[in-house]
Amino acid sequence: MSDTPVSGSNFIRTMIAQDIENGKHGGRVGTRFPPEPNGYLHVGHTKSICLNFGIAEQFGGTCNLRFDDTNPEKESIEYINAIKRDVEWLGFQWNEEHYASDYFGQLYDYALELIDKGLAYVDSQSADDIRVNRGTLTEPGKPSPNRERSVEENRSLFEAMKAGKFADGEVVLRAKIDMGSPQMCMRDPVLYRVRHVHHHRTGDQWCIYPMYDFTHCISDAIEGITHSLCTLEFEDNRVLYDWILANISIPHKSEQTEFARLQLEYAMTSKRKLKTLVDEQIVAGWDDPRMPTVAGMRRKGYPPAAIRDFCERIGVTKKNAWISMGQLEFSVREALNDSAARRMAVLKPLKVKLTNLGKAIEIEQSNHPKDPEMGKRTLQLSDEIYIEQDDFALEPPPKFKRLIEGGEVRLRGAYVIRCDKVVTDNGVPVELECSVDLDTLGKNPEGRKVKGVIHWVDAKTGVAAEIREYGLLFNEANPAKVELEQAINPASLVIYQGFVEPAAAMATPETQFQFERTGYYVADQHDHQPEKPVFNLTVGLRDSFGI
RNA sequence: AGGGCUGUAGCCAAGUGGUUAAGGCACCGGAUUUUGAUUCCGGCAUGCGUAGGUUCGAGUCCUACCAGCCCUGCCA
Repeated sequence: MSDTPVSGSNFIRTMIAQDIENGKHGGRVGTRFPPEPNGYLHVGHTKSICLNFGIAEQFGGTCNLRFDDTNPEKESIEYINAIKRDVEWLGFQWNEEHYASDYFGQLYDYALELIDKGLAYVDSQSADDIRVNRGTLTEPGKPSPNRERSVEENRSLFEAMKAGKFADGEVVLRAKIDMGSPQMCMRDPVLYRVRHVHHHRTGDQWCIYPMYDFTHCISDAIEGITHSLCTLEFEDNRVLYDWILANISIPHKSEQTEFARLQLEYAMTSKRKLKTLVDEQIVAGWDDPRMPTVAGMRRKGYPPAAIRDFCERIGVTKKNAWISMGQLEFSVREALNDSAARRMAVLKPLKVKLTNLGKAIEIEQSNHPKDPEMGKRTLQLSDEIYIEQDDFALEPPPKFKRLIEGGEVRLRGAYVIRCDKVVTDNGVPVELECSVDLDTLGKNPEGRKVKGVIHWVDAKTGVAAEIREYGLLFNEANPAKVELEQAINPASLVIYQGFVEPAAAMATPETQFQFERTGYYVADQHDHQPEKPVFNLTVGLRDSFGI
């Protein structure tokens, strides 16, 4: 693995390459993506998904999908299904599908083993007392009065917990480690709590549920995970992860390595807050195109390849970094520039009469300027068309090279036209009369240069379309810093009633196009129909003029 | 008696004691263009949080300081 591509090099890949070279874990690599099914996947998760699946792929290993479903109060089957759909859509196939809840039996047995070794005890303190006695960051904790219970007593108490003899919160199982540890997670962490709730997979079989710290490391070890990759906030927990695996009789010892989570400007990567946006109907659902969820990005038209490319480009480090939205948009544009067929659409129509065209004509137009394999389609040009309001100006700004009164402009793929007359209503242009230079189809006019090229839609064959322009959902680069209501951009959705050419209208949902000179758009996953087209803005074209 | 981490350009990021500190995004020039897009060419750190030290040689090693993030859920 010495010829690892430089572009994808990061400290984790370097470490794994070394581990393989040293024959660690028998030279095998096993990773896992371990979401909790309590919400939809968001951009932040895509970094972890690409890392875990990418590493397995790169090193000839495997990557499991494992649902960390130890807190039934917040989890549901809806989220499980959504997560699976999103991972597959991103282009990854997991090796094995697991649920932490599948391990509840083994987890219980390992808890018993810790009890038998005198390394765990049942604590009958209240939650408040446990908190107070844990101490603070600068003061050590105080031992629980139940800390020295006998093995036998702990065993029967824990069995009673499992048997439902205790009410929620009445007792917990705690590891017996060190109440004076400077690391808070080592001050006798809770391993099991009592919750008389229905679990989406295990039903009413259990009324005790294991905590993350106890569950995660053991689940990793059971699955033979070699490299357990997680985000920085678990750095402190690593010492506990190692402690648990060292003190139970499990043969495999997984190793945890932490990396910085993705922080994307103008996005929100808190599942709890995203859920609030959905619950309070600030957005139309988890897959609202403004949501930084995988489902939202999909509906907005971001190709999975673009998201993977983005994750590759931003790198993996231990530094808390903020990535600009422009970085993601670059990857989206780059993917779509190659893959999206070109079409024409007018968002803010201005009617233009072509006074000397005569009979409608048909024009062949290639679907992509650089890729002939994408073929051509036929456009009709008749004596009435729509152009973009912004492509005509009564009083043009400097360097304006579109249409002005008495000026000329090229209709994309068609003729050069001259604006002869402007019909205005209260000073705003409502219709143009233009004459066509019939000697300019496929060639430049004689004796003069026409710089501007504008897009158009034929009024006779064009299809009225709803075009949704989704902007930033938040007006704060770090929306988590302020109250949710304050962070919301009230103008995050602008809807245009425009026209698209027939070859755009007839597309199936989720088809991506570049509407020339405007941006990349996608036929809406849910609402698009050929007779009632609905397109969502994916991302605008780079614009160095910026009107 | 606090502990765990992180600082390389506007934003990411490579760099593992040895030419002149990779690359990408953004930005700025210029060429091509029937998309003000794309593409192409060029520019963009005398300096690596700061200050000392070790060394023939330091972004890399040492010391001290500064700044930021995380940890006191029966959440993950």
